[in-house]
Formats: sequence, structure tokens, C-alpha cells
Amino acid sequence: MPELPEVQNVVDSLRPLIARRIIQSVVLRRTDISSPPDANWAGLLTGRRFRAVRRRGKRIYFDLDDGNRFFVHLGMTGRLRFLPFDAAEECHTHLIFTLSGRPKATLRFIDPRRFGGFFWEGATPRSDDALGPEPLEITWQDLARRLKSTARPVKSALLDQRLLAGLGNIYADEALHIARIRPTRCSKRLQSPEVERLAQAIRDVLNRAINAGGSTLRDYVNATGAEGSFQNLHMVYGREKMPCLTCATPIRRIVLAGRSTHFCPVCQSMRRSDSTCNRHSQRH
DNA sequence: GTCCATGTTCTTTA
DNA sequence: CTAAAGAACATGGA
Repeated sequence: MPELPEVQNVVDSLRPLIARRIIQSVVLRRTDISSPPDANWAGLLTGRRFRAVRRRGKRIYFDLDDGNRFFVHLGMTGRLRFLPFDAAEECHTHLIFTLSGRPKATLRFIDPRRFGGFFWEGATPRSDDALGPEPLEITWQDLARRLKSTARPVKSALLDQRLLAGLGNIYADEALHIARIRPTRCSKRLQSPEVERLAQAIRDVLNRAINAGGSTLRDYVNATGAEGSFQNLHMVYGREKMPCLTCATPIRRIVLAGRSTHFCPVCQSMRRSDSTCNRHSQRH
């Protein structure tokens, strides 16, 4: 569910709801969503007040009034929900914060697949933090420099969170389509005008998706339970065999980096001698 | 039963 | 400081 636009919507919907509230109690139902695994969340958080909620890449950071912080990653199916204190507890609820205020409320983490989790950072960022720059802020020159660092297909490079933090499978496909770049193109061989188009396409598609509330394919909802609508505006993702909205050619689906990859074979044309970085596999 | 899924990390391979 | 492909993780829906 969660790429940058979905995470941003969770943050934006949550911020006004938890502002100035105090965490009165914490119930951790499963430790396998906690990092480190033995973190004493109740001890660390009880009595603390939220100072800020913000997004970095696909992470949701919570800054506490004592200078400590932690972040939540939603993984594939994770949800953060703000719910009334007495709301029924749904399946796969792994962590519940009870929040002060009138009426009393809860913040709950629900995640069937448990690819997501809570990561305690304390007062200093984790040393293994190697997230790339924010896609909405990066310059095309910086993006070009980073894309030059790898020979992988550009789609794979865009999914690498150390190269760029926030894109996932949907928006990587959509951005490449808008930029008219085939996902299989060798990252380091993209030309400057192409990278310039790509940087602009990334900004455009992310901003439009944020404004549409994100994409709800299965069960993504923001902190208040609202669904997104950007799935209705996808141009290639999930549209295999359906006509390209620009040229009516059937959208093609391939697998890259183990992920479904969608593109228009005409609009996103293959440049001869640029399909791969391996010159031995060039067509004769 | 099979295949697929908005993500990340570990292991294997060339 | 290889670096890229593949498997694994856990659950549910089509």
C-alpha cells in the first residue's frame, strides 16, 4: 500500500489528530514488528507527548517531547489508524497507543503481512540510515549523477531507496511512462534530457498522487480511514493488455527486479544500442 | 490447489 | 566498499 504519496497522506491526516496528545499506555501484541526486538515501548513512550510527525522516504517519524524519536514503516500492508478508544479491535492489530484527550483515543498499527514495523531510534539517527534524497526535492543534476552510479535497469535503480527515497513499484512505472523512458533502459546510459524529463515526471506524478489521497489498490487508507483515488488515474500500472491512454497500444507487463513492470512499448520506445549495458547481448 | 500483491533484507551467483 | 539477481519473509484475495 504505501509509497511516498500514501505515507504522506497518513502523516498529513494523523498530524492534527495526535498534536499535543500524551501517550497514556502502550500495548505491544507482537514483538516481531519491533526493532530492536526487545525495545520496551511501554517504558519508552508512556507519559510522552508527540512533538512532531513527519515523513522521510517511506518512513513515518514521530518526534517525542523528550528528544527521542522512532519511525514506523508500513511495509506492504501496514496501516496506522486513529480510532476511538472503544473501537472494536480488528485482526492483525499489533500495537495500540492510548492517547489523552477528550474523548480518549487510540493510535493502532494493523499489518496482516507484518512486513512493516516500529523502529526505535532514541536521540540519534540510526547509523545504518542510508536513505537517498527526497524525490520532491532532488535536482535533475543530482538524479543524473546518482543514476550514473549503476548499470541496473533504470526501473530497478528508482526502487533503490539508497538512490532515491520514496518511490515504489507503482510510481516508478508511472514516472517512467510520463517521461517516455523504457524501464529496462540502462540507468547509467540515460541522456541528460531524459533524466531532466524523469525528474519532472517524478515530481508531477507524486504531487498529483498526494493531492488525490494516494492510490488504494486493496486496502490502503489514511489515518482516518479515507481511501485514495489516484488508482483511477494510473496510466500503466495494473493496465496490462489495456490500451495506452496516449497511443492505444496494449500496455506490456514484464518482470524487473522481481517486480511487475508496466510500460507502453511505443510511447516508451527502446533506443537502439541502449537496451542494455552489455554490448554482447546487442541485437545484430 | 495456483499465482499475485503498493517492500525490504538476506543469500546466491557470476 | 563487487554488484546484481533471486529467495525469503507472512497473509490474503482472485
